[in-house]
Amino acid sequence: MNTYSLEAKHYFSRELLAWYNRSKRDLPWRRHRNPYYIWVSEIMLQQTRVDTVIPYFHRFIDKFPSIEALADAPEEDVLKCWEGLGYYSRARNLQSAAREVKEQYGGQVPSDKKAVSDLKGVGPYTTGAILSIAYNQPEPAVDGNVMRVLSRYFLIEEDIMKGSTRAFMEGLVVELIPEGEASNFNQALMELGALVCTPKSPQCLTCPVMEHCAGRIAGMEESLPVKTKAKPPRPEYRAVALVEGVGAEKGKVLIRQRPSEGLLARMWELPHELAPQQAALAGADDAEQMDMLRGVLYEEGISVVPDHFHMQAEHTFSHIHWNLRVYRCTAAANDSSLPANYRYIEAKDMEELAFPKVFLTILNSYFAMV
DNA sequence: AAACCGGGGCT
DNA sequence: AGCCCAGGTTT
Repeated sequence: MNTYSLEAKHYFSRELLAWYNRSKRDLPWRRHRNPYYIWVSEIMLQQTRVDTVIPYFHRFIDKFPSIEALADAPEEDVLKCWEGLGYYSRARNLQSAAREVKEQYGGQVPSDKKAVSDLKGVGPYTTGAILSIAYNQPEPAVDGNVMRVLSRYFLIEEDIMKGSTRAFMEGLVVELIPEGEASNFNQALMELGALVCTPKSPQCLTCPVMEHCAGRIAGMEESLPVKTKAKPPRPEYRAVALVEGVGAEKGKVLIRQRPSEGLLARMWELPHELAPQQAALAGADDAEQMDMLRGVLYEEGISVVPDHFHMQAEHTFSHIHWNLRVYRCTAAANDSSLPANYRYIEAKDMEELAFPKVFLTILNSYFAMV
C-alpha cells in the first residue's frame, strides 16, 4: 500500500480515461480487438516508436494474417518481414510462440496469465498488455511511458531501472485501473506518455491531470523520472570484404549467413573481421587491413584479392559501435565449394534475404552503381 | 543486477 | 553527439 490520497488517485484515473476517449490515436491494431494483432503490435512496439512500427505492422499482418499463417511460414520469410526493425530475436521468438499457440491452444492467444507469460518473447510488460488490452483483465502493463507518467504525477524519485520501482508501479497501476476499464486505462497511460508527458519538454499545459501532478507542482517534471544511464557502446573497428565474383559468378557479390545464436542471429551480411585492437587504435592503414581480410577469408577456404578502399560505414547497437571500412575484392578463383554459410548473390536475390540495415545500405549503393 | 540485443527520431 | 524509446532473455 502507498500513501497517495484516494482523491488524487480517483481524479487521475477519471480525467485520464476521459482524455483518452476524446484524444486517442487511430492506430491499425486499435481497429479490432484481435488478440493476435495486439500481440504482434506489442512485440513490434518494444523499444520501437509507433510511427516506425505502423508500416511494418501492415506488411506483417498482410503476409501473416493469422497465428496459423505465422506458425506455418518459413523463418526466413518472417525475418525478411522484420528487416530493418531491429532486435531480430523478437521476430524469431514471436514465430516460435505462434507455433506454441497453434499446437497448445488451438491457435487462440491464451487469456490465462501464466500461459501468456510463458510464451517466448513475452515478459511482464507484454503479458499485462495482452491481458488488459485484448481481454480487458485488470493487469498492469508498465513500460517506460507509464513509469515516466507515474513518476511525475506521484513524484516518485526511485530509480526506474530498479526492479523494485517497477514492482511498486505495477501495484499502483492495479489500484488505479477503474472497474471494467483495464484496456482503455492502460492504453491511456501509454498514450499520455507518448503524446503529452514526453521525456523532454512535456506539454503540461495540455495535460488532463496537470492540476494535481505533484512533479509539475514541485517544478520537477523535467528531471523525472530518475534513471541510471547506460554505459556508452564500445567501439569496434571492422574490415569488410565486398567480393566480386568471377567466371560463373561474374556480376555477383559474396555474402554469408551469421550463426544461429548471438548478435544478428541468422541474418545475412558481407564478410567482415574485427581489426586487432592495436591496429584499430593506431588507425591501421588500408593495406594492412586488406591483408588481414585476405588471410581470414583464406582460412575459411575462400581466395580473394583485395583491391582498394571502397567506402566507410557505421552501425550502432545498444552495446557496440561498429566502424566499418569496406574494401573491394575480386574472387581469385572459382571456388567450386564455398563454405556452407557463404553464397554469391545478385541484386534481386536481396528480395528474399534479410540483412542488417548497414549491409543493406552498402549493397544497395553497390548494385545501384555497377 | 548486469550484460546482451537494433535502429530511428529528436534535440 | 547524445538522449530517448510501447522490453525480454540470459548469465
